[in-house]
Amino acid sequence: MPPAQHKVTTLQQLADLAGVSRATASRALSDSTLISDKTKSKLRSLAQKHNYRINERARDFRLRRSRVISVVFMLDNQSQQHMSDPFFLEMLGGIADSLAQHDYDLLLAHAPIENVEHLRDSRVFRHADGVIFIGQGEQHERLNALAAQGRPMVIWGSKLPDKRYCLVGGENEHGGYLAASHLLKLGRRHLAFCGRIDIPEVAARYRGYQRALAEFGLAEHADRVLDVPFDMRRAQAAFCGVLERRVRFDAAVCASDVMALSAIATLSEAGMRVPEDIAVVGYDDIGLAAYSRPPLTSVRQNIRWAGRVLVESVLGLINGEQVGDTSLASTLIVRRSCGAPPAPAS
Amino acid sequence: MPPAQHKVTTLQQLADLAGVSRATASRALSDSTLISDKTKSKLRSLAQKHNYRINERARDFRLRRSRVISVVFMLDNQSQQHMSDPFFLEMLGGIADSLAQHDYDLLLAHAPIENVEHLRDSRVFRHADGVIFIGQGEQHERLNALAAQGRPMVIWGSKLPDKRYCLVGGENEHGGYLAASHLLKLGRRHLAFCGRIDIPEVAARYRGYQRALAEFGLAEHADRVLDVPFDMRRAQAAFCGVLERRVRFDAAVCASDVMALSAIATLSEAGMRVPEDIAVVGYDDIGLAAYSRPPLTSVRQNIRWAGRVLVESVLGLINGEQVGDTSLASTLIVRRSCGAPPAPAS
DNA sequence: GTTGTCCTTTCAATCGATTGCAAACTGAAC
DNA sequence: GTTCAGTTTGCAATCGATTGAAAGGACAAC
Repeated sequence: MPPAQHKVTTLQQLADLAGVSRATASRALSDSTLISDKTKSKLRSLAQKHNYRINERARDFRLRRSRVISVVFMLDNQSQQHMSDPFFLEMLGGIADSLAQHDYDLLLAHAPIENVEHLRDSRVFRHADGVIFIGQGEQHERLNALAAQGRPMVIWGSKLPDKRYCLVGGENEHGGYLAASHLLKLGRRHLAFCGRIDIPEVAARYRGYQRALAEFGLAEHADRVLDVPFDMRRAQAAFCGVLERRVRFDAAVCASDVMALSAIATLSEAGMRVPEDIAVVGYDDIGLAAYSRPPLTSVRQNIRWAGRVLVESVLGLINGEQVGDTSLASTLIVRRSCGAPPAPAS
Repeated sequence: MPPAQHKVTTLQQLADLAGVSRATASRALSDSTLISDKTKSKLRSLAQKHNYRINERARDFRLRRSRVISVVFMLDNQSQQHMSDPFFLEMLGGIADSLAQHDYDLLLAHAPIENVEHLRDSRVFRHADGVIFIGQGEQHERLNALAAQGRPMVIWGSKLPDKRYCLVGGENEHGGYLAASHLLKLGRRHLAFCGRIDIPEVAARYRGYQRALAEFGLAEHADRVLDVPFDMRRAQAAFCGVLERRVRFDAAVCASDVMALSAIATLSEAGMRVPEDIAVVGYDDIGLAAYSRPPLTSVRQNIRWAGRVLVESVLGLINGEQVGDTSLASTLIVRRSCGAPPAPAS
């Protein structure tokens, strides 16, 4: 018997080949109990032989689903810039891997979001079964409103009092505390904080930072809080400003590694020694943190695991399950930028 | 008249509301010349009023397209690691922006690819109208085979003699030449090259590097070629190895900034001064390059523009146009890691 | 009143699957 | 040979749109 002259592309063709109806073919391939084993194996081997692959888009259309999850990065309006933060890429990779394991596709939404509500009717929602937001930005209320409409969505961020969406986040308060108290334990007394407090995650880190200061009986110092979004250039500008104003500080806690690296460069450029004059701690422990000069001390979050939890949460919501919030541990990775002793030779 | 009790979600409902057939409604909304202006405006205002949005997935299904482009990162088998290279994120951002402008979605395929041919029947192809590959990896022949099957696909990479796919790439040979000749002009004579020559783009950079050496009448030195994939850890190991073997070199051209930053850290750790003892040049000019200590000299490619060209090329192929290859300029950004004088105060 | 032309609208098939319900078949018991 | 229960398969509607071909309507010319 010659192989099929024309490629078998539809279920109907396969059914004709087997001498059964389309319905039977459909059920056989999806292993329905309605179909006898004999028929099932006949159809399966035919499918194999003719290299038939089901048209998933047609099936998804019929089943009114897409098997697509959108991932939205909440960039602040001005700087799309910080999209280049390696943190995002690690997060994206973790999410992509987990989605692939569940046979879902990842749709990347990267346009800067002025107003999340515009998303409601956008492709981001229409083409996807669920949405993962990375960061809350300053759109907490709007996220609440979106979630209220019942769309499956999960947010990576920090817990806010009146939130009504499903949240996955790091222990930001604890992380901030770890960073600051480490510096304090090393004898630093004039800490600065760099990050935009309007962003909930950063706010939480700042609260941890404050708690550490309080434990050491230190007052905070408005001068030493640098309101900077996640952006290298603006971190640089902020540190230049602080130096110009001759604000006294001997250590800095930064809300991201990218800002910390920028800070280290800026401070060195200005003649400061890091960590001798000014110690710096970052956040995220991106790959490059270990390879900066000096190696960057940082608060690590398990980003790949975070990606997995985000995915499983949103899929849970899609399946109508009750899904609670998740908090992922943060740990301090001590390297020399904060004045720690050099690591033992590796 | 009360607003519609039930939300208008299908074209049929809208047509009923207007008292016309579904066909007329479809044509009216797509501005067909077959429909009178009166009918068009009636339907348009009704659609507006009831907030009807066409179901794009149904339309795409009917039209047998998806308006999705897959982006595949050609990671090498062992290290998914280097997915965290900021270069990728910038590329991804550029592609995402361009696709959004053309009303296409971006599907991210990130699983490591052992064999590109496995992709043929995978969701990467089935769910997308076209594919953009970032890097050729070591799969040139297989990419050729895929392209031969007539799928719209574009590769970011380097031109190979027998390639039959559509290619967009940087001037890698020229970039390698720029990097090496700059170091040579500064008086360095013992250059090393760090990168995996099996990767076509790196090979081209290496050819440029060789050409520069030749122009200065210098022989290449097998000892000083470090075969390292895009990976920080392995770059570190390679430089440690070279130092241990006491290979003499006073400058290094690296195939990526991430590797260069890793090299600088490793060399400093070993007591070398950068750039005094060993000058380093990177590739890509990632954001962090300017903020390393010392600031990293690098070869810049306009990644965002590259993203745009990739998108327009693949969309061109989808529309059946003839699409040629594109080459994007490379320029050297001189900073202090190669021993250049400090930049004027900014 | 016909006929013909032109402009507009509708009919119905189609894309490739899933699934409730009805129909057909099988085999055993009476 | 019926009848009935249980198993297997088929019919046809459905998801929400597009589009070629045919039909309908308006109007002018004869």
